[in-house]
Amino acid sequence: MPDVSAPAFALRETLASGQTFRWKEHDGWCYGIAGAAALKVRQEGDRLRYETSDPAFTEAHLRAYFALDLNLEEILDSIDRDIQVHQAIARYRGLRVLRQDPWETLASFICASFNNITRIEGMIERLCQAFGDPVSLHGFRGFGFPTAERLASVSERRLRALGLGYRAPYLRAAARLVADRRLPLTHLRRLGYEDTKRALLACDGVGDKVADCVALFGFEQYAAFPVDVWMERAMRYYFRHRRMTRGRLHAYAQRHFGPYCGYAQQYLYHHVRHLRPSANPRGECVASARDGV
DNA sequence: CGCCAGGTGCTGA
DNA sequence: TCAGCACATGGC
Repeated sequence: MPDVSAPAFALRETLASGQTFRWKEHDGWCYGIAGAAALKVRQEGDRLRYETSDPAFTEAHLRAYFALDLNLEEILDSIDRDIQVHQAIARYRGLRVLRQDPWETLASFICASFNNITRIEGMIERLCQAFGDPVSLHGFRGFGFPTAERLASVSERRLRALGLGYRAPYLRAAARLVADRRLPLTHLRRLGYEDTKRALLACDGVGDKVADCVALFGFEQYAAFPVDVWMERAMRYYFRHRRMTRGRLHAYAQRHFGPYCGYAQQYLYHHVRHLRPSANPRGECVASARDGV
């Protein structure tokens, strides 16, 4: 079974940090699908052991998907600007921002708006079962993510039947934009953050937050800083008595954390979602002094 | 049951 | 520019 070097990587935190919705854990292994390749991955110390159903999926692809080529220590040093993010880094060091397929990321985060993660996972799973190509690896059976061309040909009614609700027409319209190249995702790879985001905003149902998620998780745009309700809670730490709008939080974060603020966002998001739920139903008590560092 | 969820688009000041 | 509102659905 092949393995790759992955020093100080946090596989399970990475896959459970809300940036990807299709990985499952079973018997100590993580099962997922990247492109047409079913993957079975597990971390053993500083190595990542894996198997794949697709011979064309190489070690280089695995390293790219998990962004193992990026110098994480340098990135974390650059965003380690205050006690709150310092604590998040201390707890979840090794969490990385994945490099996911742009179309899958766009479609997934259109589904993610005003929604909860459990239901997002269900919606995407049903989409893949209905319109994706089957893949299997040993006992694991799954489906590739449906292409834009395939989803462009599906009726809104069918998407609603999968539980997508009012997002159904948004997804269908985005699939059409991508399928007939009015939104050329391949071309966007060569653009910077602002241009990438502007292009994504052309999709109905894609606003600032979703565009930032797609730029960050699908286009390696680490200057993106998605602000959802959880990030509003985390950002209260910096805006104690100031009026907050998502636009202000976004601008502040870019100044405060710099060009890798997207990484800061991912650590803070994961962190605030794991604060003591009983004592802290809305995750409001962030970085209190006695939490230690 | 009510509240909430990785928000967005539209409307009216 | 910004607040207020509707929007589908299901987990908890």
